Amino acid sequence: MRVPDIGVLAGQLMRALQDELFETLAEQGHPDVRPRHGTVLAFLDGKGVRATDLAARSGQHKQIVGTILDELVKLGYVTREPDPADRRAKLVVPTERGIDEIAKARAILAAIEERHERNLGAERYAGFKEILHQVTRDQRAWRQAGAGTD
Amino acid sequence: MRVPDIGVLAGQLMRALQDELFETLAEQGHPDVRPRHGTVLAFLDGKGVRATDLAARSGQHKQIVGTILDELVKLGYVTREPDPADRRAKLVVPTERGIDEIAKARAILAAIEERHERNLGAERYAGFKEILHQVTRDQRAWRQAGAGTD
DNA sequence: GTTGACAGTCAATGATCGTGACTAAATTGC
DNA sequence: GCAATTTAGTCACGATCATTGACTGTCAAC
Repeated sequence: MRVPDIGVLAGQLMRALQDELFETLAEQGHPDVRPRHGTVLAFLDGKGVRATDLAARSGQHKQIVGTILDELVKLGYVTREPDPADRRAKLVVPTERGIDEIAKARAILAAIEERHERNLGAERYAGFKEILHQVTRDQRAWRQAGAGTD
Repeated sequence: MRVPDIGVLAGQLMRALQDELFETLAEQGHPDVRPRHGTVLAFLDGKGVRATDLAARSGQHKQIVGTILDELVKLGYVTREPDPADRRAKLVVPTERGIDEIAKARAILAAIEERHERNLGAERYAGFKEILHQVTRDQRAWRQAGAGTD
């Protein structure tokens, strides 16, 4: 078969990573988190983050983040605390369970990356990840760069 | 912000590539093809391919491929011809319009990759893509490799 | 205190994916 | 030939995910 293009590769890779992450997470006591939850949980910290920040960081619409947070609250992963600095806003704070999930998810991802490091050599993998980061940044900049030409 | 993990990067990259590809495609006369159509169109050839083959190659379930083909037929991108070798099967053959779409999509992707080549240097980009291919293959092999450990 | 901007929510729709059951044709074995 | 099994494709259903527009309450600037 012809070598797949970068888009197909990125899609297949993401899908395969998701499969391993959420299946392993389920085995480790978090069977009810789904991929979309991860896009929000990944950006939490102990101090609390505003929902709008989460939307901006994850690149999702704030409506989606809202429903994701509803589910996470229901599942006991986060709570919504009032923001003392702004009565409109609410701070999203992870619970014990949420903190556990975040830690486990990071550990699983780290283990996956370690596996690829072993397969490729630490140096090659580090170089790969750096370029992946850069290509992603460049590609995401496309819209700002040349999209006005419509 | 912390360096994103490989999963977040893969997802962001895929999404950004998709945005550019389908927006450009829309400008070039194909406003009604959506990402899921691409996963099937990418695997067509002039001689005709059976739907089951498309499902296997694209990694999608045959039911999904079926509905995608329904849409593509309706949009005038492919036709279903009877397979002379097997009366159960139907060969999916691209129309003129389908061939045009495939060519344009490949050209757009090639242009994107060329842009990244220019940014990174041809050699680094080639190395990157090769490793991306390998990592994707390894990651997709995870299920077969160690999934029985449940 | 009125105006405009922002945080978050409600509501509705469309797009996408996954599973099980089904029909028809090919293949195998007798 | 003819029954049993496999394979190609479809039908039907439900779950998940993303996009859009409108709305309430609060902040900030004047």
